[in-house]
Amino acid sequence: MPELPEVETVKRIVAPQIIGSVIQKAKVLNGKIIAYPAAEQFADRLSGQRFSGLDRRGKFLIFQLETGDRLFLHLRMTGQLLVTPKEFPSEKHTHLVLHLDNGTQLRYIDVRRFGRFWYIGKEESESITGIDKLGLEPFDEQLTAEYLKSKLSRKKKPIKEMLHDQFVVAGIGNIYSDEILYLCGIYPETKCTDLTNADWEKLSRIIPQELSLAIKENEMSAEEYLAGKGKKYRNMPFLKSYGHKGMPCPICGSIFERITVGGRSSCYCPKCQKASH
DNA sequence: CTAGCTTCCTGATAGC
DNA sequence: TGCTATCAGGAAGCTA
Repeated sequence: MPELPEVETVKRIVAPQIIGSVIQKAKVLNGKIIAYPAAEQFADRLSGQRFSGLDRRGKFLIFQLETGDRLFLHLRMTGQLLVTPKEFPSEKHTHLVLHLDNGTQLRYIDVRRFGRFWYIGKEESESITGIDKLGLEPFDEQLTAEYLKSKLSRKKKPIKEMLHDQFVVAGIGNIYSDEILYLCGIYPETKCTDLTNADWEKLSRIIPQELSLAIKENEMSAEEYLAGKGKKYRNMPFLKSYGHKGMPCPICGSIFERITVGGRSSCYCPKCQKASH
């Protein structure tokens, strides 16, 4: 559920609250969410480290540590990251707590436990995380119609599915693929081989436009974020198509329909997003 | 190489 | 009211 804009929101809210502080103690409450190394070493290696930065790549968060080591996190479906006061009530499904020297705690909460942490030492390869295989950031100037065509135009799969391919463009999930295709007027099941030059052009323009709009719409203070317990960083009201089955299209008034594409539910406007070819 | 299926998990909701 | 079935969907792993 957190896709690129939501991960960016988490980054922007958490970064100023943790950068410069030292992890006094790392408590792994559920080793399942630690992908690398083993949970015990993970906690040992984190203890005493100072945060020097926080970056995002695709849907990954990358905590930079002063020693050059890095902590990678992928929230997957239901991961939440909170900076809380010491005494803040503990959420169910809290799996990792980092006690910081500024008196706060960095907590990881994840109902479905799909999220994963990796601790990668300075001399170790980040390929353990798979992050090195990611495609372009949506805001990369190399993301052009030509780039998308070169990667996708020979694929027979529906464009909706390919927008989820993190090795082409990193950061798009089911919510924003619906939004992007709606704004482009492209029917989600359209095979990549059937897309026109105009379609690729629109996609290359709308992808960065929609994701940066979403980042803007998601903007909130650290207080608001904590009050919503990190769950409400996804501000649904600005979405135009995702989850709008049975509701009228804001452009033409037709009723949004729902189909399944590649195992993912997809909402689309039957008039604005005609099966074009 | 790819297509298609399953797995991981819990909670919300739909249907009976 | 209370039960069971289905759905939510990111990404990897598996088979054919």
